[in-house]
Amino acid sequence: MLEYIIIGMALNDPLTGYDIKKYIENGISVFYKASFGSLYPALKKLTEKGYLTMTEQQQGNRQKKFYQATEEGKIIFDEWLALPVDLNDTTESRLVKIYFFDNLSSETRDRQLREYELNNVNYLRKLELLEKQFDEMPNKDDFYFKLSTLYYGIRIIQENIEWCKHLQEHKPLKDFIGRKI
Amino acid sequence: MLEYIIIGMALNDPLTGYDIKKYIENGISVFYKASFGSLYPALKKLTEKGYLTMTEQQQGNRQKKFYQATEEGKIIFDEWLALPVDLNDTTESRLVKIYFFDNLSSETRDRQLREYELNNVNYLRKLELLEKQFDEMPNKDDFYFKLSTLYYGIRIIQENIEWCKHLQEHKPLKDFIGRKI
DNA sequence: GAGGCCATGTAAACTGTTACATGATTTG
DNA sequence: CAAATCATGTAACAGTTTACATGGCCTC
Repeated sequence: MLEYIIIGMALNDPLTGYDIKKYIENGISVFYKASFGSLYPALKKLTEKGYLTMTEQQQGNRQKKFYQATEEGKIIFDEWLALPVDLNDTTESRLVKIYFFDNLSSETRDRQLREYELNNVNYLRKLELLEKQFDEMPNKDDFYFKLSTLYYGIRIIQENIEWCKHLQEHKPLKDFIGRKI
Repeated sequence: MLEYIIIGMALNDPLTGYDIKKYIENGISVFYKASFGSLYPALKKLTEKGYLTMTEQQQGNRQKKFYQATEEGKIIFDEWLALPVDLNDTTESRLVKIYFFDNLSSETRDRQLREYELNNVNYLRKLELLEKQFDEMPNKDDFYFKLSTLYYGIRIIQENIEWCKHLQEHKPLKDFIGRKI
């Protein structure tokens, strides 16, 4: 995950590891946190693999390393981006991919969103089936909180579907929040 | 995380590793997946630490190992359960903890839910501030999808708050879903 | 000149996955 | 009797965090 995030951040301008950390913090810190301990080794690895170029630059008494995505880096980034958003991944890693959807062609993006919506609809059906099973049980109150996580899940999947529709129609984002009754 | 889940599952009846896997699948597979490769070593480790007891039993030609939480195991499980639900954790691991909330005393549970709600409210304020900043920028359409993740986040936090209120009032779970306009 | 930010990195530990390996029991 | 499920485990690898270590630059 982190490797793709790094390439995605260094797609255009050459950036230092420290810059990339900043970009991650300002852009996706809500759902993804990167530590230097994982960032710097990843930069080294990606450069060795040929997905990033590194150019050193002296600034005063300080040696900085600037990284930028190579053509190959862009290719594997695009491949990753075009891979379906997997409902088995955590909410957070799914959001990471959608964060980069501006980079996608509108055709691929629409395909992705349609597929994600469909997967959510199918998953919702599965959860609703589960709900029906539990609903028939007696002494439901003994596991009210256990059950509550299922209902939370259903609610979130419903939200996902609404969100997908919203994004496909390119509706104003403000309309997605604050529509409480 | 897995260690607490295991203890939480083996709180009452003695269970085999295989049983625990089943419990995890039937109860929390929606947001947590455990593999045997992590489960069995964890059982061994927890037994060594004294949080589980293991009793072997011959059944036909098969040697089964039954695990059950010790008093010490129950204590550290309760400690973990009483620790605040951390918004920095993934959605999924937060749900794991709430799944076990039936085990909590109603006082601790209410404290937990109140605190979680408050943290969500504060977090919502932070995100709304962020939203305001981005809203003032020109060419917002160039990062429509980047921004969409922020709006998704706000929406989910709003849902979290609704959910917390719902659970505190012990309202019927069915009322939490299907309240679309 | 002290404190905070800029900048790069390493080492140990932790947590987990995937694939492999083995064999018993049950059910169609 | 074959296939599915029950049952337990190991080994290699992957990805990450936390803590440590070092030093330059900037601003009050």
